Amino acid sequence: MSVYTFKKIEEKWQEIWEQNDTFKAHDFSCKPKFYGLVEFPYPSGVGLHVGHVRAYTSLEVISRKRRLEGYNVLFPMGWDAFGLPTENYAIQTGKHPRAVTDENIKVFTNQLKEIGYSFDWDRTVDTTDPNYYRWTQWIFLKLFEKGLAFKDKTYVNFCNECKVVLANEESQDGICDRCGSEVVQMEKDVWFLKIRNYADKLLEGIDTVNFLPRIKLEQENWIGRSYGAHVDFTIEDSCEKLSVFTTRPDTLFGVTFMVIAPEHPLIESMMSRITNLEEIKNYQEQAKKKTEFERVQLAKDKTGVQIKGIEVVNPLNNQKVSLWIADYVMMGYGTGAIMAVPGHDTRDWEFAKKFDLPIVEVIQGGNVQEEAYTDIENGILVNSGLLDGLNVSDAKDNIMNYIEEQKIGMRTTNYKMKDWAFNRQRYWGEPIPVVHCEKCGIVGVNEDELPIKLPVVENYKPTDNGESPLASIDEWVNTTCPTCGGPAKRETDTMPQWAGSSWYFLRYTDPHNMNSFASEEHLKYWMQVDWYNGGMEHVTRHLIYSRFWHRFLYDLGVVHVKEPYAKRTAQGLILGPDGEKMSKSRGNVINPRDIIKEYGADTLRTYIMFIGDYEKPATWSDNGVKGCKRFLDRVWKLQDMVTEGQEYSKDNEVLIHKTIKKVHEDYEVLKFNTAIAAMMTMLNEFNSKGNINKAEFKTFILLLNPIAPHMTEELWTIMGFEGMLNENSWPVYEEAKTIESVIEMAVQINGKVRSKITIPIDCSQEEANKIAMSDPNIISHIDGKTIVKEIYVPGKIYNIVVKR
RNA sequence: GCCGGAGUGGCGGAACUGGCAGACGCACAGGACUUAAAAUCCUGCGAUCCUAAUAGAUCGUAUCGGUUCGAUUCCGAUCUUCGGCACCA
Repeated sequence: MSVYTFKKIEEKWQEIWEQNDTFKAHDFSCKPKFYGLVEFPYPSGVGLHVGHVRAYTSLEVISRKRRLEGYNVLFPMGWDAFGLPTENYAIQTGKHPRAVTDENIKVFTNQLKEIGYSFDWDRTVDTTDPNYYRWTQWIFLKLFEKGLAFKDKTYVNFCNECKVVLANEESQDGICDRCGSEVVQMEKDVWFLKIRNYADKLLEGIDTVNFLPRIKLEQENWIGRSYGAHVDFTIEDSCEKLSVFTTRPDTLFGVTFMVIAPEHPLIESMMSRITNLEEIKNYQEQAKKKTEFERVQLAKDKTGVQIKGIEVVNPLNNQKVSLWIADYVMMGYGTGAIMAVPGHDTRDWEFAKKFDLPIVEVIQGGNVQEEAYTDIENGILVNSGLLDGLNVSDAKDNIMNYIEEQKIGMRTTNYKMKDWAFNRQRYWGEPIPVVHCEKCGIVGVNEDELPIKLPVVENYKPTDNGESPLASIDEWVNTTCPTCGGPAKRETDTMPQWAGSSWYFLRYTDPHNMNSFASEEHLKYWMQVDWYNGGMEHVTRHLIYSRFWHRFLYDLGVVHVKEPYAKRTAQGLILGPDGEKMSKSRGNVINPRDIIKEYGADTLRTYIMFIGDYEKPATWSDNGVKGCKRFLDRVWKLQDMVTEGQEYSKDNEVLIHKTIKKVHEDYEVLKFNTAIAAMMTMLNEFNSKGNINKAEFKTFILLLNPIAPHMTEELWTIMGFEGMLNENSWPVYEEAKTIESVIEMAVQINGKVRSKITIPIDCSQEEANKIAMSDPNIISHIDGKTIVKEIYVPGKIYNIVVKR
């Protein structure tokens, strides 16, 4: 009896696979292609964690299965290596970020290889490689040429700790996503990408692909499209207009005041007419000082100030209403101004109550003095002139036609999603490839100048004023304008971390191309990504950003499909043994290396796939790992029981076909836990029957191979099966042979199981009845009662309904 | 507040399309092997009642109610919990 020496076996097969190029993807092979993609990691100093293993093993299993099924598989890996942690670490230790990155990549590579992943290592990409970021910059230039990249002065979220401007989605709750410190508002000239221009395309695209429903939903909510109207209110004694966005134009007759955001330009332009300017300025100051967190989270209590000296006219009924400034209206959404309908909007209602403003009912159904009546289904319009008597949806339609006829407004679509703040004021990122010329303004560099390389410098510490450290490197900054040849300065902002990851999946198709980001032939052969797996946390950022870039490239005509990913799934988090999120400070981090050392990579892989529902969070259990090791030990021992046999034995036939079916189907829907359970059941059956032949064992190890590849390859060799396991094909089942010919059926009396009978699968009701009626327990339950009804579902249940 | 998901043994979790709830694993208990322990193997393992034991009975999938011959599964209400969004006009 041989011993399962996992370490030796794993090293042996990893070497064989590498030497044989076993997992190389073949461009233009005539086999059907499968492109499986997992999110490339940020190679941090702490190395791989078990979360990575869960994220990668799913498509690893699918990829290995696909190869056995005869596919030409592209399953690549790479490094999303620009970013702050590396840079911060470099600053701390005095090492160059390049050196730190290279070291980390080495560590990650070794760790991933130790697990035995079947990546094609010849296609690795590194976002910090100039040959890679050259094309990141190229795509940026295209965006810039098409007017989709622009620089604008706005208030931005600035993190004092990281010294960077944060995108909206990186500073939720007013807290820096990266370091957890508070975010302050700073006025800065920053780069934006007009992702809003793609909002509709991103929404439409999502219906053409197979994303998990919750992923789809989150993206839809994030984009937040809403249909409504712009309505122009006039300002009394002025030719200026105050434009508002509303989704409820049907309530126009209920407007009793107007509110603008503290930053609204109207204050500036109407300054001379405002009689309480000082009060307004004070309020603006206060609003500015508030962090986003205070403004949104704490101050649910409405504040505001009336702008005296200005009145606004409702274009529908010519009524004059007061104008207010309040921070519950955001400059960043719609027009930064609203028409307040306190009768039918909760926020406006609260504001009206607080400042004692009139509340008018225009939709019947509630009591607007008590609370805002926001129902849009049953209400009937009142006090609304031409709309009286209509229901809400008819009223909406009517009034929108009316305001468009009268040219006082128009139908409009609005989005919650903001343009993408696309910049970092740090060293370790892709330089934005434009120059600032006094004569020509902002000019993109010539394509043949790419890549604009990061200068090799000693000092790349961030500055406090939000300027990039690149700004102080004169010899790098000073250049000439590509248009006029005059003196110009380079842009010193770098790109955010999300840039490189927005197109990496395209580079994998043709990673060494020096003439384009990937050749047309390669793209046509490999794209779309057939299956993309990654974390839920990337749904509203990476996933949206990369879809945006890809769609842009499609519009440019350089990629041929609209959507990059045909299918997207997501794994659940792995929690520490204490049920809490793993973190250094909690000391509950499980290092995959330790598991590999003690139990082997195959056990690690098996356990992580067995731990629970793939899409839900799972708590780590050391005992669970041991259980999986035991399972593999028992599989290993099975070899001693194997007898000759070219075909499945009659005894095991149904079991095998049933298990093939179960495993085959469960792998495809990421139900690895039940697939493994089915294999455990099969193993238990073999053991209790005490017999398994070669044909059966062959099938068994083929099924297990995607999960535990090293051990199964070794067993294949030991058994003397032909060639190597990876050169063989996936087992098939026959549907007819997955069904037992004799089954045990429950017999119920009034829906309660009273007995079980053993009958042939195609047993008729009469025969079943005969057998059931000879059962003493059934007889005793029927005794003295009349049978009212009998339900017989062949193969499932036999229920007898009785009455006294 | 809004939008989604989830509540099943001591634990992780299974259960087709409404058809035997608890597969599989862990933990635990008993036994075998051992000088002993570990490892391994075998047996048991939702609760309560009844029985010498077998057999059997009642309850049981967050709570309450409904539909049905039959409900973890469908419907209504409630509670808890996790995730996302959040003064989005």
